[in-house]
Order: sequence, then C-alpha cells, then structure tokens
Amino acid sequence: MHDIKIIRDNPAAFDAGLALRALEPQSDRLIELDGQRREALGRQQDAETQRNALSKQIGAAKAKGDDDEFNRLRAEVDRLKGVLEEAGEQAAHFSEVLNQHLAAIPNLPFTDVPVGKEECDNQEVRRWGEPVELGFTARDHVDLGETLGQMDFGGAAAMSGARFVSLKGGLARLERALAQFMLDLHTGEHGYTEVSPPYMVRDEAMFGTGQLPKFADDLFRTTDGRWLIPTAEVPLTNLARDAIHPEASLPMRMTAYTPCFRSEAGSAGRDTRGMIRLHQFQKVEMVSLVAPQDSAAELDRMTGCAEKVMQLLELPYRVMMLCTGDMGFSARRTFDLEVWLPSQGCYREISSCSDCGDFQARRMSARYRAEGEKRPAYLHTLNGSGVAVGRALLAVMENYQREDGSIAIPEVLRPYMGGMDRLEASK
RNA sequence: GGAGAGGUGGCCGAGUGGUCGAAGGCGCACGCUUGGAAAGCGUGUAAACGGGGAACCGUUUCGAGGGUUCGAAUCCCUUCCUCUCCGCCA
Repeated sequence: MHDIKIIRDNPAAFDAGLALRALEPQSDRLIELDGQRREALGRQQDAETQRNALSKQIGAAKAKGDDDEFNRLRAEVDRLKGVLEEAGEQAAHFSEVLNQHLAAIPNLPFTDVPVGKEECDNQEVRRWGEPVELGFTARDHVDLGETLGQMDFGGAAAMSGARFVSLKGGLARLERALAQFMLDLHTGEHGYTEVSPPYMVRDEAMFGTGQLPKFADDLFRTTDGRWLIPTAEVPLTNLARDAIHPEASLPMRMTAYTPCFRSEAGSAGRDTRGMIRLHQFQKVEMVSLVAPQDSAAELDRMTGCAEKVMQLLELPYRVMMLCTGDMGFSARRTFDLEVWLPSQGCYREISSCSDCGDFQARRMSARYRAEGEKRPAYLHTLNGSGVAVGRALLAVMENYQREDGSIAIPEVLRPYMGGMDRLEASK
C-alpha cells in the first residue's frame, strides 16, 4: 500500500516508478481524489467542532434548568446535522475510492532493479556449482519416482484431480528429511525462530501481504470464507500486524514448514508434468521484520540463507535479480534462486527472496518505535523460500540419479534418513 | 453444537446518556530530595487523520461495524474475540 502523502509530495517520482512496472501514470487521479477527500473531511470536522461546542452548552443549559436556552441550542444543532451528514458521506466515499485505487497498485521497484518486461529480462547475479555430468541420459523426476514406485500421480489424480501427487516410502521420508534439514539449518545457524502457524486465514491477512484484493483467483477459499495460505509468508508476516513493536525486538526472524495451496489459475498447460507446479506443495519459508535502514542488508542475508541450503545439498544454482516486470505485487526487490535440472537442461526457480519495504507493513499496520522516538514508524518486511521442499526433492532426485535408477542421498540428509545412502525401488 | 459471562489506555481497573480521552493504581520517563540508592514528593506518559515551519490546534478512536440521540464507553442491532459449564472430539 502506498502512502498518499508521499505521492502528493512527489507525483512525478511515483509515476516514474509505475512506468517501470509498465503501468500508466496515476498520480493525477490519486491526488485529485485525495483533494476531494480532504476538502470534505475539513467540512465535516468544522461541523463537528461546532456541534461539539454547542452540545457542551446544551449540557450546561440543562444542568442550570434553562429550558429556553436548551431548546434554542437544540434547534441550532439540528441545522448543523445536514451539513455534517453530507460532508461525512462525501469524506467516507472519497476515502474509500482512494483506498481502493491505492490497494490495487503494486510496490515500486528499488532503484537498482533491472528494467524489463518478463522472465528473460532478469539479471543473473552469480552462479554456484557446476551442472553434473551424469554420463548417461538424464531421466526426469517423474520417471525416476515412478520407477522407484514411490511417486504416484495417478493415485493422487483419482482422488484429488490434476496437479496433486502422493509420495511414499523413501521419497516421502526424503521430503520430510529435506524439511527438517532446512528448519534445523535456519533455526540453528541462521537465527530464525521456528513457527507453526495457521494454514487458513481471513481476508485481512491476505490483504496485508498483498494477495487480496487483486489475486483472489490464485487462492483457495473455504466454505466459511477463509483462505488457504499460498505461502507461509502470509501467516508469518501477519503475526506482526496491528501492533507497535519495540525496536529492541527487531530484527524478528521466523521460519515455518507448511503446505502451500495455489489454484494455479492462468497457468493451464504450463508445467503440467511432474511436481514443478502443484495445487499443494510443501515449503520452508523465512520471514524477517526489520527496521527500515536494515532491509537492504537483510535481503542479502536472507538470500544467503537460502543459498546455504543449496550449497549444503550440493545442488548447482544461480541467483537472479528479477526485473521490474517479473517481480511480485508486494516486492520492491527480489532475488530468485534457480536450481539446475538435468532433465530439462536448464535452471528452474526453487526460491524467491523479496524485500517488501514498508509496503506490507502499511497494509497491516505493523509498526515499531525507534529508541527515543515519539512517533511509531512502519517496519520493513522480507520473505523468502528457504527453500521450496517439493522442488528441492525433485532437484535432488534428478541431480543425484544413477544409471540404474536409484538415487543417492546427499550427505547432509543422511542423518535424517536413518543413515540411508540411496533410494532404491520399492519391492 | 447448547447455556452463560465478558472485551475500557503499556498493564490492572472505575465508570449505565452530558465539559469522559476517560477516576484510581501499577509500570515507564524526567525533575526534586539523598553521600549514593530505595522510599517519598512533583511533573509527564495513546494512536490515526486533517491543518501548521514549529510550538501547537482540530477531528476521530473505550474489540469492530451499524443504529437511536442535540449529545453514547454508557441504550439497541450485527459481528469478531476471550472466559466458564455441558455435549462432541484428535
């Protein structure tokens, strides 16, 4: 959510920011609405001032038993009522329209974000690791999983439809091992506190992180009007909502392992094979809440935490800075981690780390009070996958596959696999 | 699911139609006092929005939304949340 006062102070900069997102200028319209809102608000407040003064006199007259004065003042207040209602309605109307407009505008990109329209304009920042030389034709994770007899798309489709999967045996355990490894890393080494949050939330929470009002189509909704979380970013970030946090409590770093539910409306036909794009997948998420001056450094730190996961798993990856056109609604700067997939011969997204500035904090009124400051200020929010467990699973499968169809277990996961060093076909 | 009781400032807690943004207490901050500390005394201690360079001024806010009224923390309706008892249940 944008601050109308900032737009008012520098409309040209705001429109320039929108242009980076390939959006039309809006400052004129917004400032006009704000002017109408303030004009009406001023009239309303003047009328209220008069009414309050008169009401106090009425109280005094009543106390003195002066009926004439009492009735005279009452009539006077009566006349004010019309003004008050009319101005009040207008103020509320303009305020609502203004807020609707503001709520639908995405965050503006940070100055160093590459300008571009789509994925191919993203900027590679660095690479880590070399794509493995298998020495045989790489099979994809579907092929591998089904050969193992531990990955069942047909069974899942029969009960749930397309874009679901059922894992069993070693693969199910591997998924759990990955999650536990990531959580232990982030809580033990990276200073994140583990949280087990709700998976269903209200409208306000989805508005707070920016999924609503624009992206309802991407979400699943329960019959009683709640939403299934599309990422743990939603509940973790909203833990800070509607509060003023002491500066000493920052940075707040939280991590959670949760399922994520996405309708994948609009992605029909894309990634229909395998575990890349499902309606339900597991993810370890990181969320940081920091003072404004710390958010830029925190994004680098958070991206590093996600990279650490990849390095310990020895999965080759590259870091991309997303271009202005490819960033999510709430982000002002985003680094994606892309993992090498031998079967596709390319890098695919496995983590996305975003600095949202005060964009989400303003939407959910998450503030902090700096030491010695009288006025509270909005804190900055960041979120990142650390990393997507489902995609990590398939990345491990494909990168650690052997010619006989078995899959080696990465060193760091073996303690979580009961010492097992490979996955072989179920009997 | 049934029956009942509640939601007031950072916290506790008074307040059932009229100078109530709200007594009192605790906490916190500053000052006085003290050799120093404690105690004591004094002063201060919410947020949002609007106006102003600022000091400051105005409006709103007693869970939230709506209504009654000249005037609502106080009355009515809706809703959210908490607690107690019963039922059910992992």
